[in-house]
Parts: sequence; C-alpha cells; structure tokens
Amino acid sequence: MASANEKKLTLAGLAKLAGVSTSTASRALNDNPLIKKETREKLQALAIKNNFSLNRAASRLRTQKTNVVAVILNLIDSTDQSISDPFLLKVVGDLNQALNQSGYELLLSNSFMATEDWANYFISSSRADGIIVIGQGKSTTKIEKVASSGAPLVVWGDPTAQSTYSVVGSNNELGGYLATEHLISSGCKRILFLGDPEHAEMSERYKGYSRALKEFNFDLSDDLTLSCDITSKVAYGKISSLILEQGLSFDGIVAASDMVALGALKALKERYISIPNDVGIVGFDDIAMAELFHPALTTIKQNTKAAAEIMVEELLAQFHGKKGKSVVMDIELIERKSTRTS
Amino acid sequence: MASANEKKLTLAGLAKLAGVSTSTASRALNDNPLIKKETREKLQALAIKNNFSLNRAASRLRTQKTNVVAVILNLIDSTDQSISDPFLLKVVGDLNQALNQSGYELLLSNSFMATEDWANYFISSSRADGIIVIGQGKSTTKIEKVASSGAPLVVWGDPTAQSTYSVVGSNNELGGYLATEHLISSGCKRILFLGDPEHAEMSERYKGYSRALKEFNFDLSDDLTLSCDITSKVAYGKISSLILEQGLSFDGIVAASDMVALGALKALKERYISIPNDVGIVGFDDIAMAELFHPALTTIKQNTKAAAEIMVEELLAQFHGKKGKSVVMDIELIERKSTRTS
DNA sequence: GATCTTTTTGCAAACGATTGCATTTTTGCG
DNA sequence: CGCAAAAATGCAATCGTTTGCAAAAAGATC
Repeated sequence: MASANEKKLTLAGLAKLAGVSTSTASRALNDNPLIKKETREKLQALAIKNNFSLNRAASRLRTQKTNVVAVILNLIDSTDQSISDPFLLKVVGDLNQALNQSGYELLLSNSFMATEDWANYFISSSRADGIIVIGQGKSTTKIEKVASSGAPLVVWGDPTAQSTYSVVGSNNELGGYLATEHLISSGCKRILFLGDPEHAEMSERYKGYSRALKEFNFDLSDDLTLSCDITSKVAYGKISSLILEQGLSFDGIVAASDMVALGALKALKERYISIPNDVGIVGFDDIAMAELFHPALTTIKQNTKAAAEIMVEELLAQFHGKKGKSVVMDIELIERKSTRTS
Repeated sequence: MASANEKKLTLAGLAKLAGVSTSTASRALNDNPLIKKETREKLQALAIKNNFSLNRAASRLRTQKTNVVAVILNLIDSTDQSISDPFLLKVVGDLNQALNQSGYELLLSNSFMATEDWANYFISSSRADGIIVIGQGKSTTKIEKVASSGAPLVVWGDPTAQSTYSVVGSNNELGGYLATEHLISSGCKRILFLGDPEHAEMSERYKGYSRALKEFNFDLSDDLTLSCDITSKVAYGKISSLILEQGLSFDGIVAASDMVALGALKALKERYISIPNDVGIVGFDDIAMAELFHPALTTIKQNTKAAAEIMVEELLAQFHGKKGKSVVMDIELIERKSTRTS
C-alpha cells in the first residue's frame, strides 16, 4: 500500500508537515510541557495519521539510554530439559509484563549464548540498560563479573546468600521448613528430601527441611536425602530405583520443585502406592498445572508476579543510582490433595 | 574497578590507541577483508583487551539494521492461564536458539502490549528487523495489518489457511486424523473431540477428526464434540460436568492439546475411570512432561525445534527480498500408555 | 627507475533523533 | 502603550558508527 517512491518519514519530515522545527516536533512527541499543549496534540495526531514512529536507534544513540532490559535465562546445563521448566518461563512472562508496565522492553537470552562477558555484551554495547538473570546456576562467576562491572543487575535466586549484587528470591529455607512441618504434622515418619543440595536455592530448602526434622526430633539420616537434578525425568528415575532397592522406605517427600514432584508422583503411582495415604508429597513453586496433577499437588507457592514487579522496581532504582539490595519474598503453603490434612 | 575519570571507550578512541583511523578500526572489527589480516587481528585483540564493544545504537542508526527480531506471543485473552502453556513457551525457547544461531536477538512481547500497530511499533521505529508472531489467536486483523505494511513477518499457526503472509505450522488436519484413527483401531467406539473448533489450528485438527470418523463409518453426532478453551482447567470442568450429566458416554478423547488432555485425564481419574481401558486419550503437542503424565500420554508430536529453524530461515529469506511462503511441518504419532495398543 | 596495478588506509559525510542555549512570541501590569 | 517576565519555539551541535570515494603504500612489469 505504501507508495515506494517516498522514503520513510523522519522527524524532520513530520516537523515540516506541521510547519514547526525539528526540536519542537521532538519535544511535542515526547510530551514535553515546554511545548504548548495544542501544538503537542497536533503533532501527536499528525504522527499517528502518518504512521510515524521515532527511530529508536537514533534516540538511543543520542540519549545513551535504550529502555531495554536483557533477561538471561541462566540454565544449568545444555540439556534441553531445563529450558522446559514452566516455572522459569512463568518468571519470564511476568517480567515481560512488569517491564512493559514501566516502559521497558525485554531482550531475551540464555546462558548458552556465545559471549562470556554479559556486561560488555549487553551494556557497553548499549543493547540494554540493565540485566536480569534468572537463576544462579551452580556457579556465579559470570554474574559476579557483571556485578563488578557496575552494570545494573538483579538476579533471581537465593536472596540470603551474601553477595555484592541484588538478589530477589523466595524464603526458601522457610519453604522447606513449612513443607516438612506439614508432612510431619500429617503423620509422616520418614520424609525424603528430593532435590539437589548443591544448588543455591535448593540447599536453602534443604536447610529448612533439616531444621524441621531436628525440631521434631526426627533423626536426620543421610539416606533420606536423594540428590537429584531438578528435572522430572531424573526424579522419576531416582524414586523408581530407590523403591526397587529398598522397597517403600519412606512415607513423605519434600520435592525441590513441582516438576520434581511430578516425576516422583509418577514413579509412585506406577507402583500403585497411594498418595497421600501411603506417601505424602509437597512440591515447590506452585506452577499453573500443580492443581491439575492427580492428586492435586500440595506445594509451596512462589509468587512470581510480585517477584517480577519487585525485580523491575529494584533494577529501576539502580538506574537512578541507588545501590542494589536483596529482597526476600514471602512464600505460602498451598494445601491440596497430595498430603493428608492434619 | 573501572576508573571513573575516563569515559567510555569509543571506536575513535580505540583507533587512536592502535594508531589507525576510525574507518580502519571499524572495518577491522567487522572483519572486513579490505583490511590487512594483521591489522584486523591486532585491533580485535586490542578491543578484547580494553573491554571495548561497538555501540549498537550507533551502528543500527548508520546501517538501518538492528539484528533484532520481535517475537510476539499472541495470546487469546488476558487470563494468565494461556501464558502458562508450556508449548508456546517451548517455541519461544527454540526460536531464541535458532535466532542466536543466525546472529539475531530476540525481543519478546505479547499481544497485551499497548500498541495496536505492530509493524509501526517494531519495524518503523527500527526496534527490530522482522516480526514473528506465535499463534493466530481468534482474529488475525493485527497480523494482517503487519502483512499489508510489507514488514518481514512469519506466523506460527495454521499453514493451510490461505493468507497473504508466511505461516509455518504443523499438519494439524493430519494430526487430528492420526489421533482419531489410532483410537478407532484400538477399539474405541465413541470418540470425543475436546477443543475449540473456532480456533484456526484446532479447527484443522477437528477436520482431521471428522474425516477419520467418516472414513470408518462412525456417525458424526454433534454431542461428541466438546467445545472448550485450550486450558487444562476448562477441559477438566467440561469433562467433569459431561460425565455428571450423561454418565460415561464416550470411550475415547482426541484432545486439542496436551494441556487439555491433562485436564481431561484428571477429571477421569478422579472418577476412577481407567485409562486406557475405559477411555483412551490422545493429546497434541508432545510437551516435555507428556511422558510424565500418569499414564504417559499418547500424543501427536509437533517438532518445535525444526519449526523454529524454518521460521527463522523463512524470515531471513524475506530480509533478502524473497516473498514469504507458508510451510507445513510434519507431525508424528507418539504412542505411550494412554491408549490401548492396537 | 618509471609506470601501472593492486592493497591498504584515511577523510568526511551521512544516519535521525535530543537538548542547551538563544531567540521570538505572548502575556501581565502599571 | 511600553516594558518586563513568562511561555513557546528554533538553531545547531552532538551521540558513535559505517561507507563511498580519494589517497597513499606496496607490488608488479618492462
């Protein structure tokens, strides 16, 4: 439809159409109160009518600000598995929402990209104004490199770990505690922890689990923690072979994530072990489909929406020169059908 | 660490450090063979050593190319539900991978953003070079607007619908057919279609379902298609109330997606209906957790990785002036445990 | 060694916005 | 009406690259 003979409309062109100077046009479109209200409205209308849109490359160059935030999915290893964790992707969705609300856009990346030096790649190159990393992975060296470069940075992870940068995350220790306590008070005697205690957030959940056991005078035997990756498949395998070796040696499971719980659930159901009667399970995250598991999964809910908003807020604060601080998000036990009511 | 007194290194600065002109430096960093190999290597090394990175805002302005692709999640309505569909998010992940491989970055958006005019917002403003839309939703007006603007565009959706733009998608009709045929040949007599026939892709699946029924001389009674949104929760509700009203009036389900199948599964299991003996279920998508359902879900697999690569390839072709074409992806029946073996 | 190619480098003009400062227009008020 | 203050607009430099073209350097040929 657009006639090809005339080239793309530029701010100067629009200004000429309106009979004003480029500077006035610029200010008008940015709704600068220096410009008379009528003039502003006239130009804004004209812009819409002519399908005009400011060239961001140009304004970014001039203002040295991109209004873009790079979000990096910091996946643990290159198995495609982990990218399919609905929880992480939910966080991305919520961040997108929160960023848009504040006038920012989301540039998506993951840790498999070529570059090692994130600050250099995203910030120095003025691709983005700040970085949000989802997940601390097993090593935080890349993250620390960003932090030491001074680039605005917020990380989703374990907020209790001492760090030089801002970490937003749930109260994982408390979550682990609540999950365990709930199982105990519903009568479980031998409670398994299913997760990877090497991983920052998971290890906090494990700490909470241990604390609860100790408080209730359970003995903390090592064979009750089953180290496993955070994917369902691995959890399924671990539980299956545990039962194969030892029979049903437990009656409760604290799973490090809902996906892990799902894997355990399947392994148990295949052996006609009744949930919650023979074994109670508590998950972690409260992903959308947790209530659609059969039985509906009791779990520790992480409020990703609120977390996303806080992360963005925190990042914006850093844009304005404030020093990054960590914040701990509240969690909540959601009782469903995979545990007996106490 | 970085000394604050000296401002950010610029290409001109780097050039001066190396004792060459800015133009030479520019060409060297872009590995332009016009420049002598030694000079190129020297400058590239110097750039790394000094933590230098080209200012993208500037180069985008100059070259009129962003090397960014906007990916728009075209969600049907504003219920947070739909954003949690693991299938769509898997597509985003795969697109990210494919785009990176080709040197592009992914700007993530969704259809809830303020702007109506995507081409204007992303392309004219030079935020991105092209647009990929995931999902056709129920209306394609926004998409058609982009198409008529002439902006490079690829849509994930129903590739058989005639359109002026490039659509990549699965052979949904065949998928629906295969799913149905599989149930029939495993002995099912009354097969339900569970999905929303208003929706472009789903309606193709429904067509395939109908064709199979017809071919095998089943009667196509209307009460065997259960129109429902593509979320698990709705599916769960629909199946539950259907059984409540009519008892178990069916023995097979063709679900329009795995998430829908999950909802149905739950409704059935709650009533102790045996799967696959009393009712067989076939899903659609083959999301990662399909094999972790209990029973593991027989489903029609959509190859998102291959699809993502093709979409990117197609978009790049459009960058080079080729006209967009649609492409149909092969699908595949994955037999698991939610259907009887024939 | 002079002349002609071929390589390699540098000059300077874009790209399209923003913004400090100067200038013009409008308003207020005696 | 005259003049000062306030409001509205315009001038022109600038952000940091890329690239067509010209110029310099190096190599080839007689």
